[in-house]
Amino acid sequence: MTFADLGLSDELLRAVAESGYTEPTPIQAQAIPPVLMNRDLIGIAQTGTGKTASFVLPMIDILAHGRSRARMPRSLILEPTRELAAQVAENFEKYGKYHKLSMALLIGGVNMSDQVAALEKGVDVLIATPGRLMDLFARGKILLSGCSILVIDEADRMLDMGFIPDIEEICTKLPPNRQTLLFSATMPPPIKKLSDRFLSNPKQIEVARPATANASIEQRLVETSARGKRETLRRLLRADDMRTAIIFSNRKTTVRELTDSLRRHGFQAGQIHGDMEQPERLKELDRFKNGEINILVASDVAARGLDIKGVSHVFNHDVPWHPDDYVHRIGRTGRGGATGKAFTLVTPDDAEAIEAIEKLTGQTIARLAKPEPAKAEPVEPEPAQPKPAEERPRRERAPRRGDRPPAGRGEKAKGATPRPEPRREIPAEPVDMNGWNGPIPSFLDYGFGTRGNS
DNA sequence: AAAAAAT
Repeated sequence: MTFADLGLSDELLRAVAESGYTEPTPIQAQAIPPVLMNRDLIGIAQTGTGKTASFVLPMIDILAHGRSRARMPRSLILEPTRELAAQVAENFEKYGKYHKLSMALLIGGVNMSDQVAALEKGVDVLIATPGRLMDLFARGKILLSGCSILVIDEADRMLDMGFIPDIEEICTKLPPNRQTLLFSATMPPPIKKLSDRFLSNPKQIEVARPATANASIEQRLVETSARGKRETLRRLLRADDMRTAIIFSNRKTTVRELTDSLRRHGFQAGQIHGDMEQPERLKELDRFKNGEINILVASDVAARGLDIKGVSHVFNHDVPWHPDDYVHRIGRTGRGGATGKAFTLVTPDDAEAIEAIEKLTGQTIARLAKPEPAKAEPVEPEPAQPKPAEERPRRERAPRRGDRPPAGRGEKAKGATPRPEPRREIPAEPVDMNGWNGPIPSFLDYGFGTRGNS
């Protein structure tokens, strides 16, 4: 099976070949022919399966003929997050290099005037997040009556985010004889209802959920304490095979604090979360993609769909609230047949959440057990550091968002690792690594993060 | 419980 067998045009085949792809993925092989024949489609698949190209490629060929008119886009793609929308736009640019299709990216957080100007000129492909699309529609900047193709991507995520009413409203503004493609990793009842209402005689295709079936991701749970998390994480980050990592955390504040902490420890870390300005979000993502930084600390805004090559590791600083998110998060590694490692820091409080994850994926995740510490202090033995003249009182509780680090002090002053600390901006890394400072071959016999509530 | 998305 080659791309040429799917009925795509020569120009498109050339662009695909130049992108380095030779063989369609299962979803591409199944989806492209019916989409080219203008059929409605339900694709049960996640990103990482080549899903995006499965609609981008045939859309380019379908739209190759015909012309757009002002404010009347010829096709519309809905995405749940701004980054995903931007990523789809990149795909159109990559594969559409031999076509002269016009495109507009309508996302929030950026200036509207460029988007309005593009719409005025007329676009073939509109890629949007629902909020900004509705906004521009309400301002009379868009007419959807000429829109002959609609793609609803990541429908289940849209559902989670409360976008379904918006999607329904948008659907009613498109011509009824349009072609509709709906992609979703799962098919909960509201999504089924949506597709029954807005798709006609859809061809349904399904590909295996990559993360559950993906044997190329090596998963481990790492037992630690709430206080030991950062130190545990730093040790994992220093493994020999660690190249590029995304670290997920459940809270935006934690993302910020953790990024600062890692930077203080000399790591090249950036961050992405929903409280950042959009230009900053895209800039950080770029810095990560081009290798300026090799660690990206992220909220779940980056959990789904982001396709970044060569992410060797995913770390869950926190166990995600929802088990689905675990699958999505670890799916940022092991992409395109590469191998990846996914480490999840677990504390005793996480037992239930882990159980839910294991139930969902149907697999037990190996634990890196926390052995009984022979000696209470696993790392950075106290005598190694000259004792400061006066010692700060140790905090009893874990750090919270309200905590302010004393000026000029490192993260350790915040109470993450309560111990006497050396006076310097960037605290030294532990010298004694308990013999563990490399790849993680056996996952069996090391102990760390044992400080604290054990 | 969190995060995401329009301002």
